[in-house]
Amino acid sequence: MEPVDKPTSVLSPQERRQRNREEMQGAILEAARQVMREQGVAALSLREVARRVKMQAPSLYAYYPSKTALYDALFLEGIRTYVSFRNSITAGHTSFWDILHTWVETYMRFAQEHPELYQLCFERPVPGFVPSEASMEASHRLLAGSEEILAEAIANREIRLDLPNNQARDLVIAMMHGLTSQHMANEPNLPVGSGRYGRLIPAAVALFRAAWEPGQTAAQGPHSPNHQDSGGSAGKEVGD
Amino acid sequence: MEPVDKPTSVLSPQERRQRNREEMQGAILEAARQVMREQGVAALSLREVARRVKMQAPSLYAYYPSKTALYDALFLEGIRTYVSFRNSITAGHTSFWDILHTWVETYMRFAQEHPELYQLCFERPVPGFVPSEASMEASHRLLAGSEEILAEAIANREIRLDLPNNQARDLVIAMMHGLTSQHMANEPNLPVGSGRYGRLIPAAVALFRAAWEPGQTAAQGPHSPNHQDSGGSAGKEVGD
DNA sequence: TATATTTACCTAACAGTGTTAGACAGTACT
DNA sequence: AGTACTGTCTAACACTGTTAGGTAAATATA
Repeated sequence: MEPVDKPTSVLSPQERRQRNREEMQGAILEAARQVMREQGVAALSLREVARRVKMQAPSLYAYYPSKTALYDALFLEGIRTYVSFRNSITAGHTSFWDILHTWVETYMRFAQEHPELYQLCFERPVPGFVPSEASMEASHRLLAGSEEILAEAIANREIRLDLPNNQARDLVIAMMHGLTSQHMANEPNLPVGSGRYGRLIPAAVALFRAAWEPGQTAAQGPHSPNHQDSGGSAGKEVGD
Repeated sequence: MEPVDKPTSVLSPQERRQRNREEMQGAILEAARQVMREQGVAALSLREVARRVKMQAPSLYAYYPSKTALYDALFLEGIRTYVSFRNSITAGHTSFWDILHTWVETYMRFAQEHPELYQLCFERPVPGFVPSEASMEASHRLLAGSEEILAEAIANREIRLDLPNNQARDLVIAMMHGLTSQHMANEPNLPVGSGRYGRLIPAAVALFRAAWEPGQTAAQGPHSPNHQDSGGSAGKEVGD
């Protein structure tokens, strides 16, 4: 009465192998994130990771060829996670200032909910670690998206800049990162919106608004503002 | 006919000892800074330091009781060095905007000229390291000075803030740190004033100026949107 | 001056790290 | 059945911060 055919719905050996491999890789990544969260990003220990996935340390090398490679996989996971955070920014908002507010808030929330990924991706805590080409490319795609938000706002006449788009974007990024970095360094456990730096998001938005909202007469900097350099700022070119 | 008395101008044994001790401590600090600059702040190795001062590693423990203590001494040296940078800011400037410009520029220059001290003091690169009470106190005195600059500018009616002094100060710090942090992460070798983030200092100053200079009708924060100028065409109320 | 103490260094060792080499069982393919 | 491959292991190397204990010289004391 048993089915005579081998049920083809069950996985083939190769598929089983690949699935096991992926599960193991995932488990290693998860364990590594735990360790980083507990002991600090730069204090990640392969032997500790191995202990948690119930292996000996050298066995990890079957999945990641070096500690740097593991960091790189984590970097990529961080970028991907942040992208999913950032994709929810524009949803439901119409005003540029709403979006800017949410943008900064989301960045800080990402840092707070995934401090180990934030540090790995946006600070530089690991001495020897430099992300691979592939990972950097993912990171650059991220930047490109940021400029689009600004470009759209300009197209909608919501803001009027006295400097190139990419510079405006970098100014926003600097403020966003500065606030978040200080928040995480000083009061990493306080929720977004509270704490010495966490509460400054509205004030930061107001600052940009005062300078960029049309109808305001924007003051110039003390030194001649060079807003005609770096041609082709509105294009897709991002890093220089 | 030589002087019978031991010439008292030469150092006493105790003085000699103390001088040697201090010289040794200084040499260790200097070697440690070199190593940090070459290999990264978190990659500091006591054995490498010992090698450079021509000692065995355990001998360092006669001068600093632990690696953390060495980090702490370096932290203090960093704060002191930065203070001497910052004390030169106000010299020769009268306008608040000049001062603000120099302030940011000096912060970035400090980071560039002493990257190892900058990272140790203003980023958080060493997993287990927390500065001692005494060092933190020096660090706090630093902050207090920053607020004075703002308070003076307000007293002189040079700026008009729509938020408390300390919050304004933190906003400036966030921008300053954000710019510098990005500059150091991306183009640490480019001089201050150039590079993707390094050149944004005037733009950043202009941003604050547009918002805080009296005579400008500054937009208010999202919580009290009572900006009564320039019809609310695009500027919908930025609620939270 | 002779003795005792303190100082400044040393070597040896422990437990931890990332990483490589080589072995061995079990699975899969021919 | 025999061969190749996979996944995991142990042993080992060179490195790390740190502790314990020893030794020779410099200093202080009698």
